[in-house]
Amino acid sequence: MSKTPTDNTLQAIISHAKEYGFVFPSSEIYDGLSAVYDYGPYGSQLKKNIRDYWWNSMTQMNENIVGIDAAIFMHPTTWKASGHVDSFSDPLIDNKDSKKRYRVDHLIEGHAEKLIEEAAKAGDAGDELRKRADKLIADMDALFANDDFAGLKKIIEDNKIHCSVSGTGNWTEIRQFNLMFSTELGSVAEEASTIYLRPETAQGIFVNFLNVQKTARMKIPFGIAQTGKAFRNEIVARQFIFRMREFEQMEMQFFIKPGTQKEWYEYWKNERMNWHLSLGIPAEKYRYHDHVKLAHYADAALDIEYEFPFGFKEVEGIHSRTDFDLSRHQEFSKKKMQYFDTEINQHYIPYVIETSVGLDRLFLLILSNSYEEETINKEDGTTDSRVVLHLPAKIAPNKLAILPLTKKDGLPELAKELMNDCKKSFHCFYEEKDAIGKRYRRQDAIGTPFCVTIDHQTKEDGTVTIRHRDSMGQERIPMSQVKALVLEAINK
RNA sequence: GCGAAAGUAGCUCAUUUGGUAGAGCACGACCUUGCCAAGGUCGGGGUGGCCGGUUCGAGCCCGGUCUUUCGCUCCA
Repeated sequence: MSKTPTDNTLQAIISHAKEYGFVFPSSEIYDGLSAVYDYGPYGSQLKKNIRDYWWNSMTQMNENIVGIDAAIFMHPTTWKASGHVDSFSDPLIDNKDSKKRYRVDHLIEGHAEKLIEEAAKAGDAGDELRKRADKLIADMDALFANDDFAGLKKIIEDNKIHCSVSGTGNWTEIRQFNLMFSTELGSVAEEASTIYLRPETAQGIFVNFLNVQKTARMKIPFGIAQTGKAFRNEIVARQFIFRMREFEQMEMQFFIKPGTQKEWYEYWKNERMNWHLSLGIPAEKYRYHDHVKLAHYADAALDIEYEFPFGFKEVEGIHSRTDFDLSRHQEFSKKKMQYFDTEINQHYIPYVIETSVGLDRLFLLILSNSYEEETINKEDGTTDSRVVLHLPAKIAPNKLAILPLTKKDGLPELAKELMNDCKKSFHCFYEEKDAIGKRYRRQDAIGTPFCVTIDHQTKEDGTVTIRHRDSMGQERIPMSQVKALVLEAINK
């Protein structure tokens, strides 16, 4: 079986990420752990730079957005209020013949809808069918409330609900997949002490809404930003670091006056896309995907999708969450989650627009977009190749490589002088081993935007050669101007 | 979770019917060199993913298992 080009691209990126210290399989000496990955020296730095760029674009560039860092552990009631305990654990059933998997509630509801359709055709005689459909739904809800899986399976069998693909009623047992990881707080494993690893970071923002609003003296509209780990026990976690069980989110919840959600939804939709484009990613690699079927908390939702080597996939979600979360926390905690608006002299529970990016997905996006196996036509007519990461200068792990042409004649001393000056301002890399061309290629492979070569002429007139990663072009500039040139490129 | 393919050195891969593993690149030392993956010498690195079976003998055959990729499914 031949591989498609896209297979090769993702494979090449995975190999490159491992070989150059960006991403390793977790616990690799023990054969790895499914869908868990570790970030290496350059990977962790790149990830941090992406996170910092996002954080600054939120909290530094907007006077009305502040940050928090909430704990991963939260009071168990948080997840009852958010709806995660109920809707994050869907019982599933498989058809043994077609191998298709269904959510049990979808399967039974689908059958009920079919009964109602038949009832409509049958006219007056359809009353019986309508009653059956209603009873079916009522029975299902009752069984769900008691977690009675055996009873649910009996419903499926009694009603002769069949798989739409195989047409058979040959079902497996119903199984529950709880997508939240749980553990015990305290040394005694009692029911009451069960807590969850957060499946999203957003709730840490909602429960702190009043703390933040009061202490930072925020006035609506304002936002709270947070980055941090979240955990989901995905049934299927795949495609490298795209879907992991432990992942990092960068979320900003923007609190607004009820009734203004449409305009703020549009505002953040554009704002966030512009942010992505500011990383130099071509616009045609992005698209919006509007949600038709909305989550329980949203009145509008869309994904920003990027064309990965394996197709268009979600990178960021923008949700109009209404006052669902704050209302639910008010209900469950019995604490008022209201804001007093001095402009209209009224209390209200704010509405929320959420922007939520997967940091690991963004990392993969940037790696995919930057990775190039380039063929170079040399002056003598022969061709050469290089692997280069066209990382934006502002997020590249190394900003500048300082390379003395030889390791003698006092060139290393001059190079280290420059190194000591520049490393206070940004990440530099120093190397005197191997031929200069080889050192250039190594820096290309990890995406270093600039290389500076110290040669014999430097000793005479204080100039150096600066080499640009993408064009491979070189120019001669005074050594004293190197730092300013790199800083300008980073801050652009 | 189902189906398909794969797993040999850090990376990319050889080893064609079973006979105790090689190359290129990478890595370390030294010599020569000095502006786009230079040359030479020497060296380190693999219980062939793991476990078991068949066999006098298994990287190769068989079973199981783990991991990865692809398709389906799932992704509030």
